[in-house]
Amino acid sequence: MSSSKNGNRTKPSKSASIYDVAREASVSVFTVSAVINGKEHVGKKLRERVEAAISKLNYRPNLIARSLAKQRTHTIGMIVPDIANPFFPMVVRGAEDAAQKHGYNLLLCNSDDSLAKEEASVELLLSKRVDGILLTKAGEDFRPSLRQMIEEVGIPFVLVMRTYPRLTKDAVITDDYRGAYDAVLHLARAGRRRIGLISGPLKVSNALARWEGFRDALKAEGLPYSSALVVEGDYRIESGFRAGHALLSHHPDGIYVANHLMTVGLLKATEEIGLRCPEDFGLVSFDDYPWLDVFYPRLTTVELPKHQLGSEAAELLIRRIAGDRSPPVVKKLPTELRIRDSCGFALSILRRRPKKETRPRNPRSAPNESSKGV
Amino acid sequence: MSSSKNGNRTKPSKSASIYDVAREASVSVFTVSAVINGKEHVGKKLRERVEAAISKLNYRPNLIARSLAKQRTHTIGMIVPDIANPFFPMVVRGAEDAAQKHGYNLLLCNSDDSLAKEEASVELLLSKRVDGILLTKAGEDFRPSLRQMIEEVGIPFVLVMRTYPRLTKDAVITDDYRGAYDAVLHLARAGRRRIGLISGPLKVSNALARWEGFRDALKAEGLPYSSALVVEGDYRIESGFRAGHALLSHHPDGIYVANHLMTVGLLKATEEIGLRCPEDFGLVSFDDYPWLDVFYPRLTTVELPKHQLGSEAAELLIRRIAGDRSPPVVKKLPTELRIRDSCGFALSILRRRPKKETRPRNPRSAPNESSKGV
DNA sequence: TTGTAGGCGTTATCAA
DNA sequence: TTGATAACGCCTACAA
Repeated sequence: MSSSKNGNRTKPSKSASIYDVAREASVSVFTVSAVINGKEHVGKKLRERVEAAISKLNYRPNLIARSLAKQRTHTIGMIVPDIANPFFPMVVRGAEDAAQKHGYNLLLCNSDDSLAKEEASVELLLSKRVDGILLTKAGEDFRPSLRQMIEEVGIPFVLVMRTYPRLTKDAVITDDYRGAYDAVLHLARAGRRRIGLISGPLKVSNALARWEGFRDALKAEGLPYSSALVVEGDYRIESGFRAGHALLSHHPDGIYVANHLMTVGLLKATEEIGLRCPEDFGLVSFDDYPWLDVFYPRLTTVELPKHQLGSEAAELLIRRIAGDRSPPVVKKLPTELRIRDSCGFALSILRRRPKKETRPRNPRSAPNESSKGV
Repeated sequence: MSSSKNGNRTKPSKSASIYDVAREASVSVFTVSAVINGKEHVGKKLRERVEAAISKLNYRPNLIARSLAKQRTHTIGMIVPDIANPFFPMVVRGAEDAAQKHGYNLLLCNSDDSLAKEEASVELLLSKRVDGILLTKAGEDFRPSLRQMIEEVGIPFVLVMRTYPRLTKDAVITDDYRGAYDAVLHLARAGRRRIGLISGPLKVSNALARWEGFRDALKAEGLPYSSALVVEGDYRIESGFRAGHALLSHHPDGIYVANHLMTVGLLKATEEIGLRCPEDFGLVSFDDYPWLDVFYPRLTTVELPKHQLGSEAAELLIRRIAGDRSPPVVKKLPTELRIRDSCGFALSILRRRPKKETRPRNPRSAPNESSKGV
């Protein structure tokens, strides 16, 4: 009954339970439990007997049962619009790293920016009794139904990237206003006068902030704001493409795009039209990626600290789970302007004293470290 | 005791259980359970009473308890080397879509290609009693310890992207041999004679297959295989950079790179050296991304069906979970050569009859649909 | 220091 | 059609 690896059944039908271990070691379940959880007050002899039994039976604690008993799953739910949007993987990675560090796991959901899907996901996560939720809110509004769910359940939520007016909740976001301001300022300093904006959906907090930064930077530089030069997209490639066509018919000489995917769409549009960057228009985009500095046009971008975004959000969430009851905080992470060539800054200098080649060789040296293998 | 939303406690300390509902509706828990699970044999009156009680108490079934009782969590674990590697998000998305469709959730882990982390993750997932695991195996070997764990636990595993010799397990992979073969053939047809390879770690199945495809395509085209022109990397940017320098000292006129990240590294190296693509060397790379056709050099790539990879793997896994006991299958998904400009194919034609401009305007029209907003 | 018994929220078995 | 009641595997007062 105990010689072969799995008793006498061919299939290891049931994995050993704490009772099996207790029986094997001739102790009570209490002792086994104490050993498993590293309590100190267990006699050496018993401890050894238990450990022997554990490894003999190949015992593995059932965390589901533990969760039920302790009312804690050590799992956190994370809802993002779409993990395939290159912006999110690093955010998720940051969250996973932090979670991992504290013994938590990540249950990942995609909302596709749909309120219905999002609500279904939250509902499911709550039913699965996750200890907390990391949420990049979908869509444009915060339905009362969701709001109420969040209010009523006891578990903490931390908003990621997007906040909502009149919602006093923990959130970790980026300094979008400042990022956009810097971007547009740079464009202006590069000599661009008719600066256009391809914006995200203005009902989303970060899109609004980026728009405000755009507006204020224009004002600061004494440039006119023309609504014809502002086109609203939805952060996807296709919308950047359409917005590009709409915008370019008004002949901007500088464009600030509120995220990377729309920049890709814009470039498809400019290619169709036959416009070159930065010769025909300056471009600054949001979101930076390690591969952007080996491709042309060399995009000048505003980098958002994606990994940190995820990890800080997770850390905060875990603190809340641990019982931190201090008032809600909104943590705003700094952005960083990464100047390359697409803004035409170098170009603008060359125009004043034309000396060197048009497209300067980039003397950047060591490659960034990045992600791991396929 | 029942008028205000949450009884009389300020904190909704305990969410309602099935017992509370039963009491509220004056029925037994059995009846409540039956209603929740949509059983038919419940009288209309009772059913209505139960439903009323459920919505009144804001009852939400505890899936942890259900999992414990049913020995099924409806959760599947997914282990990838690194979600921040742009290859994986779409694979994960595919898996999540399929999982979602069947009522499963995804518990995501990153192994960083470390055997230790991987084993820890598997261990944890097993303890959390996931119903199955989707595994992109880390590192280069399959330790006996892991092998044994997989063998002994009852739950199904499906390997993703990488298989292992002498391991008869379900797997969903891509036709790497064919993809590499096509890539190199194309390079040869474009007139390249000294074709180099930047390979993944040859102990990983897909890297080996890609190497074999490379070798055989050279042979088929009557080109010599020179080990000086084969450099092994680890699928990361940095290794592509180093491999690039090593390779370029031998002056290849064509290079096939086994994944995108290493291509990025290679391009950093060529930039340092001052080599241009495709003028100075032809390039074909693995992995395609929607943004690759708006940047220069326009990479000719071998696209791998990432989403399908994930969804098919998940579907297979779920079939196994449902009890499918048929023999293990290895599903090999077709790849697709996407010809752009980096191979210098157009260039090679131009060389024969020099007529049009060097860098042809790309007449591609509608942009691909892609990921969703930030 | 160790053991016993009850509870966590469901499902499932067997009577009624 | 319903209702008690026993699993499910673990934790944890409370007792010994």
